[in-house]
Amino acid sequence: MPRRVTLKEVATRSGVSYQTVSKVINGQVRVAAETEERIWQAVRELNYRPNYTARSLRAQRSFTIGYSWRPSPPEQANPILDTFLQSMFHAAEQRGYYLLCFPYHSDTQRQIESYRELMDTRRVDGFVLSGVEYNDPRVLFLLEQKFPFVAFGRSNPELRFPSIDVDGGHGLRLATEHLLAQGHRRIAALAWPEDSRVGNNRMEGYFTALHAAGITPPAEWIQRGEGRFAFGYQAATRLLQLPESMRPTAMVCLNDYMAVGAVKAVQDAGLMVGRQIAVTGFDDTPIAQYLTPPLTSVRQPVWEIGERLIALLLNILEAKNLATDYETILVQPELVIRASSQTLESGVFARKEVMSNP
Amino acid sequence: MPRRVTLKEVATRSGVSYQTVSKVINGQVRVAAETEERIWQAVRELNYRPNYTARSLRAQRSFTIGYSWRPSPPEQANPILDTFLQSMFHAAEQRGYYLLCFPYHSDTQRQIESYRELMDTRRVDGFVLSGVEYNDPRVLFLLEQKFPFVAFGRSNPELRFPSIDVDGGHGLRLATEHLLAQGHRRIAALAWPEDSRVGNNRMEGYFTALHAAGITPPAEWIQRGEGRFAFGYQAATRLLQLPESMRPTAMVCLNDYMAVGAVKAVQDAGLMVGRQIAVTGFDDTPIAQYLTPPLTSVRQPVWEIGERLIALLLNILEAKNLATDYETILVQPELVIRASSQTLESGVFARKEVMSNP
DNA sequence: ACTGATAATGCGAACGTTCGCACGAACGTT
DNA sequence: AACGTTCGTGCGAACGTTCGCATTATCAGT
Repeated sequence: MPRRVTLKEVATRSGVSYQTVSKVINGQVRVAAETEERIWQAVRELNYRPNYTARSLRAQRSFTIGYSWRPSPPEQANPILDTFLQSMFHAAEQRGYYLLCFPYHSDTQRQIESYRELMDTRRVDGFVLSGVEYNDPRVLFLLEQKFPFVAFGRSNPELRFPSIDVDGGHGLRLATEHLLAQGHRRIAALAWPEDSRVGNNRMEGYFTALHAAGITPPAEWIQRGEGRFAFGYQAATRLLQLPESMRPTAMVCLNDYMAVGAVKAVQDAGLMVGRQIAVTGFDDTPIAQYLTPPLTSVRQPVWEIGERLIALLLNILEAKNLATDYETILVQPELVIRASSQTLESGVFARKEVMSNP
Repeated sequence: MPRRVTLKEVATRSGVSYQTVSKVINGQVRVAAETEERIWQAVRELNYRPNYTARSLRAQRSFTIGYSWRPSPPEQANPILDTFLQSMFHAAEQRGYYLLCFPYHSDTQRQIESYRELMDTRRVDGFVLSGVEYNDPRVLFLLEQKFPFVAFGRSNPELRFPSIDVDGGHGLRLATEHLLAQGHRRIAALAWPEDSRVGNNRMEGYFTALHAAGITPPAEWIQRGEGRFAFGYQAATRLLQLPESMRPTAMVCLNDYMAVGAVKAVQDAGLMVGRQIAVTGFDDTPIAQYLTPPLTSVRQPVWEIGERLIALLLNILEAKNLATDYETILVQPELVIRASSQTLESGVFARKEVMSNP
């Protein structure tokens, strides 16, 4: 363990008081050019860096941001985690901050306790939340405590806090419109339960697009369940058993896992995905492009979201932007079109393109 | 932002000096039962928690561990990241520590600078490294600086430091032996370049297993390249074009992405994976089980590794276990057998099982 | 009744910064 | 020549802990 260098040592070596060294380093005072040079030289020679702990004790700030997230089950990896984290780390580091990551606890009491601990011990200056739901206990707690935070995702409309969210409705609308353009008319949806805020936002785009095309989807087309492979498989199987007249020729799915399950079900039923039945996903899971056929999916601008969340939080912490109205900032996803959503009629099959957001 | 509660306020309220409160809270002194009760009551009423920054300034420790990792490219997610991080967060929190995560910089100078910054400002007490390679600059730097760290992965044999690694050789040996047991004799390998330490460890198992079966693989069977879908596809295509007499009937791959590429190439060549050609992967990427056919793969005990790394580092930091010999701790992976590695001869096709490590 | 141990609590200092104010010297102004 | 200004630097205090030692009160033993 290397020896620690303090202000006092730099001061001794350059022959001034340690307070003067501090001021020179922070550019808070003008001293004789010669003195300044001596100080900087001592700093260089000793390789001095201000002790972060002492600095934050004095400043009453930790220059640290807390972040915790719900882990994905092992058989269903979070496709955006790595990018999201790195984008935040970069944005934070550029402004002298770091992220303190802490474990997720499924028990609500225990979870709030984690946040409280980090707040009360002054270990972090603010939090980033993700996966926000209706009446999210973390949101309610932090609002009540008036502790700074930003969120990836919205909650109840009446809860006002700084947040950024993907316009999931727009994403699903792009997917649905794309299928309509391919000639599909009977388009089903594999969705989450109605208590899912994210799910409801996304479904709006489905309804909007169908409505604009003069189509009213019957209840049977809306399959709701857990967003996993198994549910996708079951739901698609049910859809394929509907009577000919209302059997869908396309399915939009609220995430890629359901889509992969649906693809499998279609194939097991002896049909060809992309020819007889079109399927779209959501998230653009990395491996989705390597499936057979490659999966059409909606991609979120994850890096941008991470960067902007951090910028938003730091602006609040540094009070450059204190009491603005906290509207949710919506960012637009893009549709990545691959073979799973082509049809015989369309002619294109192996073509691959990206339909950008407006 | 809630008001901060300090020792002094607790002291005022319970009528003793603040130093006494500190000692009582830390159990360092015995006081009259009645006084103690008054103090604890004040602590409860004010919801006092010791300021972490002040505590670490005094203790000259940050109770924080630094971790940074090389991000996976967006089209190729890291399958174990989420679990690995959560396992470390949990293990650390239980002992009063947290992880400070910082960005990865591909430029070596810049990267070392990140580590140096966190060390010299005393923001962290130690580091966790992952993805360690031969002559890893981080390892060399931290060893030279004598700064505490533990690593997931080995480096050069002569560099001694506390580390845990998966016995990748054992994993590949399990895969190869499994294929041999299915009746395969011509088994190719999709590997990384020879400067990959992890790759070389894994390949040892391949050679060991083949050698034990009296087989000497010709050079053509060993395909080396980047561990990605595209390379897997190309390499498998080349292998299938070998003359009949030496054309492999099975391929072990050093990761799942290459395996998925190989599967695709085999299918595009009009052959059936699991019937005419067997393929195995490595990492047990979540979506691997949903592929057609589901992929046989080698699974690492990620949670255990994360927990043990943190325990190892904290023991070193708390000097319970200072100067032991730093042997690399090897943990055993397991082979998850699915349909991609069955053959016609074997009869079993849809069976799914886990072959545990010894 | 005096000594010496033990128990209960207080006090000062220190960890390494940053910040506000004070102080002396040099200088120009009246 | 006396007086304000400006410049360059030093000093003391504070952030909230913990730690060692000092101090007082309590009590048993001679």
